[in-house]
Amino acid sequence: MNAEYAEGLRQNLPRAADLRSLLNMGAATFQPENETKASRLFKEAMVYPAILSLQKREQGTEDDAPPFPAVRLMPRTINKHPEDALKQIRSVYDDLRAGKQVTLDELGDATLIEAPKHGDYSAGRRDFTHAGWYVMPEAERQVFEKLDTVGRQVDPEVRDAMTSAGVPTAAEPYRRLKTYTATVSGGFQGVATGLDGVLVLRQVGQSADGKLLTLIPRGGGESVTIEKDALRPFLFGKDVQRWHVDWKNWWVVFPYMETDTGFKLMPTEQYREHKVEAKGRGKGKSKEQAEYRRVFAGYPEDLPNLEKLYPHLWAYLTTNEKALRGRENGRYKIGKADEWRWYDLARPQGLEASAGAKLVLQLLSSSINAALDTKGHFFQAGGKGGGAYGVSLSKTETLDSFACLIAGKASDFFIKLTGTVYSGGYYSYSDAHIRNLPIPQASPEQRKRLSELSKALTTKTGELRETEAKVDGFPESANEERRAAGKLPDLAPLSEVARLHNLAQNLDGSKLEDAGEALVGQLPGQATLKLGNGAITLSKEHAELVRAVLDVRGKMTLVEFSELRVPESRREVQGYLNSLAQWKKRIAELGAEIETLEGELNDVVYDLYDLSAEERQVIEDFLARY
DNA sequence: TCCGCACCCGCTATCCTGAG
DNA sequence: CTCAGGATAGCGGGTGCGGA
Repeated sequence: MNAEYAEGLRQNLPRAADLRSLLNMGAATFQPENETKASRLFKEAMVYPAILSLQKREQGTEDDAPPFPAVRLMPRTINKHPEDALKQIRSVYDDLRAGKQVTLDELGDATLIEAPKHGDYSAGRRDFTHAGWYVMPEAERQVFEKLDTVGRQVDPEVRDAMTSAGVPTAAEPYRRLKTYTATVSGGFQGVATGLDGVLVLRQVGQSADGKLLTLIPRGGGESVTIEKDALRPFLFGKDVQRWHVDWKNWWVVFPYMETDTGFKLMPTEQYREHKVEAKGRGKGKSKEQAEYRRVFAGYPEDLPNLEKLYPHLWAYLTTNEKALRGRENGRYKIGKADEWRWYDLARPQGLEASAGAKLVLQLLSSSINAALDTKGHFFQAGGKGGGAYGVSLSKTETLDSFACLIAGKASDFFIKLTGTVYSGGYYSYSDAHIRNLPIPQASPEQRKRLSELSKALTTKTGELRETEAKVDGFPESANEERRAAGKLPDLAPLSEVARLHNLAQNLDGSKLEDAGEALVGQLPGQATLKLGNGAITLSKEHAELVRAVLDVRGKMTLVEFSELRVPESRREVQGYLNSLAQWKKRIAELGAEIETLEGELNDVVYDLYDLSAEERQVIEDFLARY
């Protein structure tokens, strides 16, 4: 139980009732032998399923609540009928109450929790915290405590800085992530447009000078032209990978001007002098007495209007004016208070933080996917499917070392113990779950090493993704490479260099086999490949290429397959196959290098928390299961 | 006013199944 | 082997509301 909104429930339940048992089902699903698909116990409940058994407390009962059994299921598919699993859990409850040793094997972990005494949490303080009720075995508890102890310390450096700057300290600067961020909390949400179909677009081309982009709106329709300066690159959650931002040419409309005090909405001719009723002082007065303020007051007089600076964007916006004014239940319709900002993003949040150097995290993921972003990508967050979150630091020079701290296994352990798991074993890496990450003190040497590691991991992962894309795009990627070098050989569609007999409409590469014996009509130096009931006859070199393509792609349609453009010359084909082999070799090398770097990263971070070899093993074992 | 949380709705790619 | 149609998982879109 760790959702923010359940805090009151957690506070009051132990006062009103004795806790009998707690089953944290997490994201476990059930698939008995005779079922073809896994299902959740509560089909409609995507999140937070837990079964809490309580007994109403008699009036006047003393503080003598007994300890109670708690079970934590792994976020996995359990090969049992839910009833059988529950039966097993009930027997484990009995064993725990009887003080026996228990094991749940593939179901998860079981533990006996000391019950809180009602009125205060003195008896169960370890388990019943402000942030949540945490169910964990003793070994994990000790490691967790060690990490959390760091977060309960105050950072004297930050406190001194705050005092000398005269900042009123509402809260002590504990060594937690939120202390070191430039935003109010730990992570920050990105913008919400209110209408992605219009305000988010995919680039399909650009002008010669690169100042105008050709784009297709996310909602579909004809392509449009918009000034590049009036757009910002846009990410979706799945584009944020570990150490890599895989931006897919998406842009978001950005009608803002940068000023000393941050980004401001650009004015338009129509609303430049527009006035709205001032809130606060004028409230409750009659229409005549009400006070008004100019919405674009304080803007420099020589600041051009939006339509003048970005005529292409303006044309696009006015085409969609009706839809844009209708966003958020007509909040921008003429006559409403917000009518003057109908072309604004519905939630222009965190603009400065998004534009600057930051970390981006995939919001919903089975382990931490964090990447450094210095290119000012904007992103969206929210919804159960994911999105991205940003972390912007007060000291941007520490971004590299924070990236390692956040991406390390120690953080994942902390987040998974205190956070929320969704169906499919996806954990939430939203602000609520990362802002309290303990941030240990690091020496300048350690910080330098972490910084080097994050830079190396970013570079290597970038190269890995690039090389993987080449392999996935073979043979077009090889064509592309040779075209760039000015050495493009003569190409022909595969249907011309090979004879295709009786192939199915959809090809399954995994079913490819050698025909073995030469077929009737086959020439010397040729090979025949069998695929289902069909066959492909071609040169031995081209056969190798076909084998490689089908191996990489797995499944493809007959049309795609026969239209693949490949070199006519056998010697060139051999060159293509050599390129592919080199790329694959490089992928293996990079994978190994990244693994080594990740290992070192974890070691440095474990050192910062002063964890012993056994304690590190506890974390590794936990992460292998959860 | 800005920021953050949580919720509910909906689209679509993919899997699965069974008939033709 | 093909293909239509249903089911499901995956992924967002959009927004009410409350606190700082």
